[in-house]
Amino acid sequence: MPELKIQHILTLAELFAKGARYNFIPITTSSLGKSIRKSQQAASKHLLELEASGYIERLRSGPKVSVRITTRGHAEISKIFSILKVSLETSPSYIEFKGAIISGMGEGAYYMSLKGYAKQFKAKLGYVPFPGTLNVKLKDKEFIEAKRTLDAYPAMMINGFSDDKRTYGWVKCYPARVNNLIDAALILLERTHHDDSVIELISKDNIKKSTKLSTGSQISIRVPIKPSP
Amino acid sequence: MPELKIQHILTLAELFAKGARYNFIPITTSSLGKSIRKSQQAASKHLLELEASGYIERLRSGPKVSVRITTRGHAEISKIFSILKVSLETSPSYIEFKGAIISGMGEGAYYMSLKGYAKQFKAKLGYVPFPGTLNVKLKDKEFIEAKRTLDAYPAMMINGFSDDKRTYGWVKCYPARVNNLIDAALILLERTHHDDSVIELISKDNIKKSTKLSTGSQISIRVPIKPSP
DNA sequence: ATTACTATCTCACGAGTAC
DNA sequence: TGTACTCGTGAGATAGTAA
Repeated sequence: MPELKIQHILTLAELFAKGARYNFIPITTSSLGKSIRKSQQAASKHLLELEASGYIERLRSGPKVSVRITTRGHAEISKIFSILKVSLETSPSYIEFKGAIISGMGEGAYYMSLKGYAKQFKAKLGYVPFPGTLNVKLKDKEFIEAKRTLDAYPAMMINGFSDDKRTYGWVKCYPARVNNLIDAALILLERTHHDDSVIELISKDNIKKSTKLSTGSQISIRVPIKPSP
Repeated sequence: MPELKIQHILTLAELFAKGARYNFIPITTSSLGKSIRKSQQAASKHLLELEASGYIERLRSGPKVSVRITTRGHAEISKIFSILKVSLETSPSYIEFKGAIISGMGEGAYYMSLKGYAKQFKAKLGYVPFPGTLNVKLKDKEFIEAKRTLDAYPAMMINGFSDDKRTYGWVKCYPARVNNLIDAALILLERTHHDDSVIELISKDNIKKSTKLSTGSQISIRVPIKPSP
């Protein structure tokens, strides 16, 4: 009982598409070859091998040949199909960051509680964040790369503003979950004093308190991603 | 822009299953090799080629290597997936017979209107069939083969019986549609005077009349099949 | 026109091994 | 441990051609 050869998948799928599951469908090796973008000879060989393995049956009526897929053939391609289905469907659709909490509640807290930001947070996030950002030092290179990737995804924009002293940059806001437990928002700032390896989080309440974590603790942050069509 | 090689499908699916769509996942070529039932070298080559084609990205952090699937990689495997999906889902699930109406309303009519049969038809089909069977001479070898295939599928059984003169065989009954228009039933008899190339149909009303067809007309009969799990 | 043989070529894979 | 090179083998594809 040989397994379905990987290169026969498209051939079998093509026969399926032509309706050959329950009925004998007339087909020539050259037309089949064109459909699978291979030569007539390759199509011929595919049919011979699929027949030898019991995945299809053929019937000659004089010059014409008809093909039908067997139950075994159906089972084999269904198997491949569900492997792909499971792979694609169970794939988590979030970007995850891992790192350690670092101190730095001071400065971020000041900016985030400015009226110009707070008003927008209330309007767009639905709450005024706890006055203070949670800063996380990313653990590995791949999380820094993930941050760049995230930057390319559409975000909720908090606009910059200015008072008579200075101007304040925009803030990109991504809904996130801390330790798969606490709802928060990962924020990317137009102007930050941190380097690439630090991310900042805001939340309704004090994250350190609600997670009972402190400076140095390892945490996970997940930002959900809508899978593209 | 090279197309995804067919033998890379399972490798890419495996990476997907490991969650490598949005996050860099640490992986070794030997473990990947085991997962795809190929050698470490083959896995290494797959990754190199997938990377060269822009379907995955790799990141080295010292000795460790992490892999992430790109949007392009996602698109490619989705393409393959939908080809299979469409092939499997649009596949019609009926066995079709084509042939010409032949005369022979006499004998079948007699048997089918016997009380022993008629009572069961009423109970199991919901109606007493028009007294007379429609006989169809199958056009090609594949339809005769299809008849054998149909015989292997479960059917509604009309039991045989006997009176004081003789015994009458069982009848297997398959719901069918004539010319995708009229509901009928294809019947397989334990004892028939026809050869393999003829099928018989019964219906509530006179099929010839309701289809406005006559002896010699080509017709199509479709018997729906439940796709196996 | 078909299908499928033989010969040839390419390339996928695995063994061995360098790093 | 890792990855990825070279090289040999054989499977898969095509060209040419027979039936």
